[in-house]
Amino acid sequence: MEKQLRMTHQREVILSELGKCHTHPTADELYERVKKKLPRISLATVYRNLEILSEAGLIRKLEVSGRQKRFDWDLRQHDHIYCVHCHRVDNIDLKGKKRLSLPARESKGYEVSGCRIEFFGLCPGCRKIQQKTRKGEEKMGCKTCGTGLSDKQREVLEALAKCKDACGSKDIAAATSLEPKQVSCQITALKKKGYVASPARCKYEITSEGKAALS
Amino acid sequence: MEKQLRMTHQREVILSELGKCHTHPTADELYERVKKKLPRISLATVYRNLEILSEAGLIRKLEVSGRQKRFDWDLRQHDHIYCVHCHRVDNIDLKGKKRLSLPARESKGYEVSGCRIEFFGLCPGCRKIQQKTRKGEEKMGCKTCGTGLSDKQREVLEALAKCKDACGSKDIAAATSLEPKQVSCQITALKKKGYVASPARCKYEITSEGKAALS
DNA sequence: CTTCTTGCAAATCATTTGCAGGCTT
DNA sequence: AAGCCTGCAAATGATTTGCAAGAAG
Repeated sequence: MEKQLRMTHQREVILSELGKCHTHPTADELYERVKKKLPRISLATVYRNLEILSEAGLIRKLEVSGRQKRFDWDLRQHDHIYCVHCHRVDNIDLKGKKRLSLPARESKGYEVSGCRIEFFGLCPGCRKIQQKTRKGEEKMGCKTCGTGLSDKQREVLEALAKCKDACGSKDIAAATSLEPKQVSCQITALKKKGYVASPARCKYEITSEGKAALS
Repeated sequence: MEKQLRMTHQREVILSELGKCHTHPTADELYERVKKKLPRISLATVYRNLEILSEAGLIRKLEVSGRQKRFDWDLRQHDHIYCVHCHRVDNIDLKGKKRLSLPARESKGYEVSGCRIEFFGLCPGCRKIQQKTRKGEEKMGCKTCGTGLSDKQREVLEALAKCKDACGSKDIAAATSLEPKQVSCQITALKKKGYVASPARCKYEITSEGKAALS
């Protein structure tokens, strides 16, 4: 039933190269390294062996952000930090903190077998690059996510703040530089954020949160 | 500079269908739902709009386990639980617990912008299935991962325990039912676990951890 | 001579892109 | 007309698979 694994030369080299990497390489990063020792090896062999070795428990296949899977020689339970710019992955040690656990009543009926924790942000290298390119530009930060406001959203919201009663998108368009059609997308975003309410079909008014967001 | 978004019919339907889902659908799950309302829509349009809407901050693209990306109408910060069997994703509320933070000195030079927490395990549906298929079978549990021992590993380790001095894989093979080549793979696994040491090339001996693991 | 592996090529899966035509200002 | 959007088909990137041949027991 259980399949007999052979420690072939290819397998040994893949394993030892992975052991030397502290970078959680993707399959083809590892392939490039292994190819230097075994020029005739094929990418498929690398994929196949990474799969087999991780199933045998000799290495670990990581579920991390990004499109490619990554592999880790270190079997111990540990966490990662991911660079959203260059996709590099480093280890993170949460020494002091105790790991989260999930009591059964909060687990939605799941049988929980573990927890992945992944921080993300910009790695040291990418921070430097960003600092250069941002020089002189306005500070980034997402204008549409979370509680922030884009310029157009702010314009719409300000127009609404001036209305006594709920008004339609045409009224808003008239009070701003925007077309009615263009307004509707902004309204949708503002409604999601809770800054705008719709007391009646096609009628909109600013909420108290909306007023707070303007100031 | 900033592109003008229009709230087209397709876009509205995609958004509203996503709002009705509490299942964090993949692009093509959503495509299947949307197609019922707009039979002529194409998968590319769904992908394009999910990308655009998430960039505009109206929805959220999730980085979760599994090969396909998933999308979430709920913009609030929250965590997920992932079924390793059917790939379903549910929300998890970590109410009591305060979220982890990462002090700069532990962040490996990264500029940290956030943290993803993902529990994983078996969802209620898959638990039932597993219980059925496991009935009568031996308890699962990974034999090669972590600190556990497979039958072959145990056999090798027991053979080593009986040796006074370090011995080669041929000696081990002779003392067990295994061939020398087959032994080498088990040795590699045992070395990784710290149960076996190699005081000289091709010579192996059991460690104190190895002895502990046998009992 | 059976079992496990390999390299190569072709297939697959999720996602993205080019393009010609469409709809709205 | 200008700008954004669509459907379709073809391209892409990551990974997997079929297969004939090779190596090992």
